[in-house]
Amino acid sequence: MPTIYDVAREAGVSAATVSRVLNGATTVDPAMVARVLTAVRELGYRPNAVARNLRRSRTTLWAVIISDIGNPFFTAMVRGIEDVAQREGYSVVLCNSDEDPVKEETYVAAALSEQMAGVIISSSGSVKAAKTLTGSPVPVVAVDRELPRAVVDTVVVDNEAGARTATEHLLAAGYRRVACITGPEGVSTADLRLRGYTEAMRSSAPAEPVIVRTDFREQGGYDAMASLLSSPEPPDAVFVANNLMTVGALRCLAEREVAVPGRMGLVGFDEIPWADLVHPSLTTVTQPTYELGRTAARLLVDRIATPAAKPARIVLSAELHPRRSSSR
Amino acid sequence: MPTIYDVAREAGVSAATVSRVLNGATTVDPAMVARVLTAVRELGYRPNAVARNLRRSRTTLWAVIISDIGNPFFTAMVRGIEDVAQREGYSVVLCNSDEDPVKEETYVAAALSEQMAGVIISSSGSVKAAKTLTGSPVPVVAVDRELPRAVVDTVVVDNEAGARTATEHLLAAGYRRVACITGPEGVSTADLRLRGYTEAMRSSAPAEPVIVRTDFREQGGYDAMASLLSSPEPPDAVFVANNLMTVGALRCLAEREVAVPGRMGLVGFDEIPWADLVHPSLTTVTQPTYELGRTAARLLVDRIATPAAKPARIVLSAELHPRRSSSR
DNA sequence: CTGAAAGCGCTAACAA
DNA sequence: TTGTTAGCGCTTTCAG
Repeated sequence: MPTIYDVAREAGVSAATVSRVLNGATTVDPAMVARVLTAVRELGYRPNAVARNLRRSRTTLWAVIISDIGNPFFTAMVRGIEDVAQREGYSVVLCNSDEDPVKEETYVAAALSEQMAGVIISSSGSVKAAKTLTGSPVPVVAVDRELPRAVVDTVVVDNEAGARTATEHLLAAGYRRVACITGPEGVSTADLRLRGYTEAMRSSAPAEPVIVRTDFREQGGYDAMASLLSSPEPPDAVFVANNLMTVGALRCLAEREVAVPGRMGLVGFDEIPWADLVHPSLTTVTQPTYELGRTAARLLVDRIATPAAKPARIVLSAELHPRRSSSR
Repeated sequence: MPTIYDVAREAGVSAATVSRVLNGATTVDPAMVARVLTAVRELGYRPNAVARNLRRSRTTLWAVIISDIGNPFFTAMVRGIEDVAQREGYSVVLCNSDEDPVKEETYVAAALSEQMAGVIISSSGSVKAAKTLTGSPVPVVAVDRELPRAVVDTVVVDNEAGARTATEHLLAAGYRRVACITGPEGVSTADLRLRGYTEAMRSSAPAEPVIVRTDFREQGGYDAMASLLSSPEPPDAVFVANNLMTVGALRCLAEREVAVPGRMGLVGFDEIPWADLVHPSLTTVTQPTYELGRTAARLLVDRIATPAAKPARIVLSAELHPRRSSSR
């Protein structure tokens, strides 16, 4: 691979001039610019970004740490991040922590080592990872999930309100024994959606809350629904706190031929791809997913520009989309 | 941020010794190892990977260039890649070209500039990007889609056979006017799946092939199906060459209340998440998606180890999963 | 087993 | 406007 010195020699100028040309300095003689560009083309020169990053002591990479790359919610969010990143000249390194705090810590360490320009994280709950981030000078934005015990730029949806609305919707439809399947303790979305459910139940429900905690995966939702069905007094409706678990729950009901919405009402949080094409179509609490990502990215851009600014906190709203699965 | 010299001073040793300790050299006095590790902890030292990469003139990053991060097929494949990468000590930089050759070229250029250790690419068809890659010393593996006009390590499924099987399946079920919706010209999966369809039609079909080309997106499938439906003699079945387009086609049929499989049979290539839960359940040609990624990653590991080896070509097989949408 | 010193490729003061 | 020079932080010979 040719270096900047090879180009300089070929063009008969100094390395500094080549650097200037390549970085768009306006203070270069047009004749030299032409010579340099010719040399670059002839040698097939490609600047070494590693060297540049070291010299400038900054990179143009963002680490985006999400907890499940297989979840369309996260990929949609990443698209929002990417679009902003690209426009601002950054590249996105996507890190999939797989809901594993240890993997999350590893990725955080790598992001710092690699001198990433910023980190956008949807925490899988590791306090250690959060501490490492806040203890470093790297700009951080929490998205979708709060960063545990940390005050950083944050963009989330109003999980509590969304969950409350979903639960009230089921109660209003005439369901009485409404249960909740939610995610792991310590993950803010799991906890807040559970809280929204509990509030709705406390204030107006004819039955006690029934709660099952599991992971945020499809299999988790399946298992949770199975255990609810085998309980002495099964619920007649379930609010499920994320998309993949909702699909798992639906699959469980389909296999056991439990009529939805007849014998069991179902509402899920998060949009589900082709929720309208599954049978029955799924009532969901939809988030502005792409917007979530875009907003987070913008906060990161701002944070990089003004590191000392007061951390922002943006709450977007979630919206109920009633479909068949909850209409008694 | 403390540097290796700060640690050296704190521990009363040289920077070289710190480096040795941190890189696991066995030729260091245990007493010094202890002093160094203490100093590292006290200062919260974190090695600067950019400097290390420059010095070693290599990185531990892989660029994985895919054409649609919103397509669950690709994310499943990426998981396979990631799992191998992580085990081998690499991190994955996911690049989403969005089926845009220009974006693809940009990412390829970035991967080379950043001195990535390797590239795994599912080409969106850019010959220029392919040329740039093969003209550089970076190890490259093509996955899912061939790299145009290039001989590199490749892992694909048998697209032609899969498409032929799918088409024959529709014909055997009694459909007669079978059409095909496929992707952009120049993308190997689009072209090969089309060829498989055409072969099946030529050899045994009672009607002429009908072909619609569009992009590989959901909307493309929707539009293609709409145009087929409005033609003078609409088909009675369609083979759709990828998952998202299949969903789009199904949505179009659902909106227009065309009975599937009664008035229209449907088979899609690629697995579709919860294909069994949509209505009607979708017949698909399923690929070993995760395996595809894992295999590609292994090829890359081998290629990095022995750059001069003869390029490998691995063809996995795709399998028909008959469900409701094709059963007349 | 340890340290001194060179240099990876680039950019940014500073001189000219 | 251009060139010279000094590092960015690390690893790796080469001496000792």
